[in-house]
Amino acid sequence: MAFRVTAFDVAQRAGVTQPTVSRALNGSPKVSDETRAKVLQAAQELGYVINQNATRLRRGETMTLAVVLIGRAGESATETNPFYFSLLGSVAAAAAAKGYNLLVSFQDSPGNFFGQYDDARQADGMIVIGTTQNPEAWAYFRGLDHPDKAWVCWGAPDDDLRWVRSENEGGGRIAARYLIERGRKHPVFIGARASQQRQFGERYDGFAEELRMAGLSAPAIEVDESLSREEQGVEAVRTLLQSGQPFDGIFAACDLTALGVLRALSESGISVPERVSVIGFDGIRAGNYSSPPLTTIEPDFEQAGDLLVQNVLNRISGEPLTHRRVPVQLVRRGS
Amino acid sequence: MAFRVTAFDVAQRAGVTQPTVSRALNGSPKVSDETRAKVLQAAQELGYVINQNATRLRRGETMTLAVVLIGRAGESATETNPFYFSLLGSVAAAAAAKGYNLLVSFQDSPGNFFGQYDDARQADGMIVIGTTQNPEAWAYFRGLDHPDKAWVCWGAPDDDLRWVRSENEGGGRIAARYLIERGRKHPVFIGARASQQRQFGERYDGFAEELRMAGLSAPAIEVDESLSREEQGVEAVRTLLQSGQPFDGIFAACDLTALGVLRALSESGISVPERVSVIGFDGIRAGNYSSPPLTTIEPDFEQAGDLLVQNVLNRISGEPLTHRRVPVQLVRRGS
DNA sequence: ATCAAATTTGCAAACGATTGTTACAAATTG
DNA sequence: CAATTTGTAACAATCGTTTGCAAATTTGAT
Repeated sequence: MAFRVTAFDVAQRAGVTQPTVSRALNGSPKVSDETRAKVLQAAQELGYVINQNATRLRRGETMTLAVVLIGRAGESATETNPFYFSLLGSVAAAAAAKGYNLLVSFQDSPGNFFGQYDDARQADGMIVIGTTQNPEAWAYFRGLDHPDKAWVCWGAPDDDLRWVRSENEGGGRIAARYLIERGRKHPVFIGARASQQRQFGERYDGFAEELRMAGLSAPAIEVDESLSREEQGVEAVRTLLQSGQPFDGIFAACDLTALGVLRALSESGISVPERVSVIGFDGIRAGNYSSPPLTTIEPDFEQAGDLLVQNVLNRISGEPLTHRRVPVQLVRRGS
Repeated sequence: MAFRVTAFDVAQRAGVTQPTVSRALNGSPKVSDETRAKVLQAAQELGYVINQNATRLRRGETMTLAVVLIGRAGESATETNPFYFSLLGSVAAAAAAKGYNLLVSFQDSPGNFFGQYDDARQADGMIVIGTTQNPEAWAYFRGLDHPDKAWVCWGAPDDDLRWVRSENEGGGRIAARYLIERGRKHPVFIGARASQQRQFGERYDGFAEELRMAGLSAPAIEVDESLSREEQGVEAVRTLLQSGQPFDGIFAACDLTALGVLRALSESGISVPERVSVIGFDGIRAGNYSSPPLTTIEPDFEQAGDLLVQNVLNRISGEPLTHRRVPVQLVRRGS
């Protein structure tokens, strides 16, 4: 281990005491400019770097946020829906902007996250990114609604958790208008609307409402939650075709499902967008590369990161949660 | 702040001294079973959770690894090549298996990473995942070859850094055999082979060597590194078509480029895989959803994470680097 | 019963910072 | 010029652990 310079060493060289070094470096007003200059120079000369662990121990805060990605059971980190990685990237940017470090962890079951991060003083707060609808995973957090616990989540199945979400209902409306605008008369929703996935339900609600206003009905194909998102899309198209039900537009609850839909349609010889229009939700990168490229509703990732971080910081300081809806936008591509 | 239980509180309740609590909980052999049981129970009853910061301060180690994703300049975190997210996920899994925490950061310029993480005792070592070929970003690490500095990187443009990489040459050979096996007579390589991207060069070398053994030549289309990976593919196909050069197989240096190739071919009315076979490298998820789905060479992500973590841990303990090549595998899809 | 060798436990000193209180000098006031 | 205020830096305590060393206890052999 390399020789380590402490504040004490700096103090010696500057001819002051160690606490004065601390004050000088932290910009305390009760240290003269002259002394501060001496300290700064000594620190510079010795290559002093503060030991964050000492600061953290003393201050009782870590300037670190933990991000936990709760995957679907049995899903490896590499199989995670890429949407969540985009979210992670945004959170990282937002946290960095506020001077916070980010501790990340992938988990497929809840476990004692707080014991590990919050209680152990490894993080001041936690952002839970839930890619699962497994109620057990969330039950843990539901039991953790202690006012002192600073956490916020994305993807919670229920309203009684501290969530940040997309403007799902508005997104659903946009999707409906997109299909209407393209002259579709038989739009269908595909997704686990009635499942634990609260966000999907919201998307459907906005979608159905807007269609209703245009005098159209909004049938939904329920899917098996045990399948992967993509397979859900493939499966739903199969169901749709077998039912003989007419359809010329599809709004998929998420992009992965939409990609499955695209593939299934292609394999059934149904051309997109000629015979059927397809629109997804999430704005994942893979949507750029499908054939045809996937039209989708994309949340503002930057704001998503900001809101997640801002809200958890609010929890830490005891302030109420701020706005929690992330605006979405139509991304017109080829489907 | 909630009331916090310390080892001292546990000691009081168990009727022993605090250091004994520490010993009992850390599994020291010099504590009787009876005492240990008492301590364990008291800790349980009080809901004791150790304060990691105190441990870290005292021990001088953090049990934390920092992962820095160096993006292409101006690239936001959400625009990062998804391959690196898969890598991140694998690293997270490997680190967790070894009991290490992961501190992640996205950066688009080198900056003083070590001052921030290593020197400040926030991490014991660092894994640099470089998505950029910008020599300046890497120059920083080249200047940091101090024996005490524990870091390892993925994606380094040069051999003189502490890298872990895919078996690129072997992958290139596999790609060549794939095209040969499909009867292709005019295979072409597309990618920034001669640029700073060392890995691409290795892929080409293996590819060219294998083709040579089959009596075929291996022309390469150089691309403009300032373009996005996907645009590089689009651009290269354009160049290829304009040149009038015959081609019936394409090996793209990475999947994103391959997806660009696929799109460009599709837009030019050239059918894949009928007229041209395309194979990529990386195994990104988006390749599943392209049309046709992209055949590719996929590194073993799990091993990639393991090797990165293992090697940086070796650096920490002063041991030499272990094996640093990640095996790859052909993933046959539809292109 | 006696004593040396093992076991266990306690004591006290770190680890490297932050921060409330105190002490001193210089500056201000009457 | 004495009395009071202000600015600056020192002192000392503290955050919650780990760990070397000494002390106390138990064990086992004589």
